[in-house]
Amino acid sequence: MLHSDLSIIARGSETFMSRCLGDFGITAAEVILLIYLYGHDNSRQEDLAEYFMLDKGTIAKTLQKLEKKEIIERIVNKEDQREKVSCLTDKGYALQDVCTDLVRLWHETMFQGITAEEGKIFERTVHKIAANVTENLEKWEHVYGRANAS
Amino acid sequence: MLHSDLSIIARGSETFMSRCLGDFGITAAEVILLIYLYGHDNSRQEDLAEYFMLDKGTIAKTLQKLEKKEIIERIVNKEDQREKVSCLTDKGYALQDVCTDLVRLWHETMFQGITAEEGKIFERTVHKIAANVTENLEKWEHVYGRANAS
DNA sequence: ATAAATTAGTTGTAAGAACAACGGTTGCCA
DNA sequence: TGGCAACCGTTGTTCTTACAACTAATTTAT
Repeated sequence: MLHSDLSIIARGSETFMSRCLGDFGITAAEVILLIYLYGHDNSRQEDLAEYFMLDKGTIAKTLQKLEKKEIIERIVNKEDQREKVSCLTDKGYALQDVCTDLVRLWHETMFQGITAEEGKIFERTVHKIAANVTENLEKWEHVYGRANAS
Repeated sequence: MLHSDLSIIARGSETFMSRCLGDFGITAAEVILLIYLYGHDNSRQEDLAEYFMLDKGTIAKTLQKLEKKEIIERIVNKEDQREKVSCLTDKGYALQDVCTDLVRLWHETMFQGITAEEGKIFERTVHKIAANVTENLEKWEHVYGRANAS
């Protein structure tokens, strides 16, 4: 069944990260943001939330944990004091090799016995579907709002 | 990025179900088990856990909630008193049309602008990847066990 | 220029899930 | 037959997340 397969893959990724990271003092949710920051240092929380389609509260809490562990710093933007940007510390950069290695290992795990061609098509389709889901999220919000108003 | 796309789809499905089901008194996690039971009434909890690759404790708690709502009954197997099978009640069957409709709607949402051919290939690849993940879960457990033992 | 609306981030609450320790059954086997 | 291992389900804890209500800062409109 499609739903359970997708769910198994998504949860499997979390379990994989969680088990492999046990010794490094960071969790699965944290490492996902961390890896993004390696390519997009100084991101705003709102932008992180939009990229991952995660609730902004969820982003806030995960970044707080990374800050407490001194893996990132969060700095208020002087030009717009509503904003905070997250910056990697030396301790954060020290984890980069471990994190990218884990991502590589996870991809190898997923794509065992799958041709490069098949993988390419898969990634493209996944991206299209994620876009469909993202667009429609707003429609469900409207449904939800109406149900609440009545 | 592949990881975030898969995560967006999986979480999107949960959000979709949750928002649409608000009025029916059942939650996203519950409806997934419910739909499976329509095709596999009288399932053992262990079998549900294996099918969905969910922790048996998670299955136990979700079934308890469905039982409390009188959507299923859980009956101890007289031949093996360790086992409980979950059976749909009339109230459970009354929700079948709503549930299957929601699944259809979700599939339509995901596959907008995606050809039948592309969808078939996608589902096949997702299934292969889920199988890869499932197989490798055991390996990570061993890694985990060794790390703990040392 | 001030009031209203929008935007960014925070926090409390609740659902979903993994993990680990536990208790009762059953099966095995010595 | 008696003990031990394997199996099935339960429960407490923790992590991840969505949602909603909130504060503070900025922008827009009158």
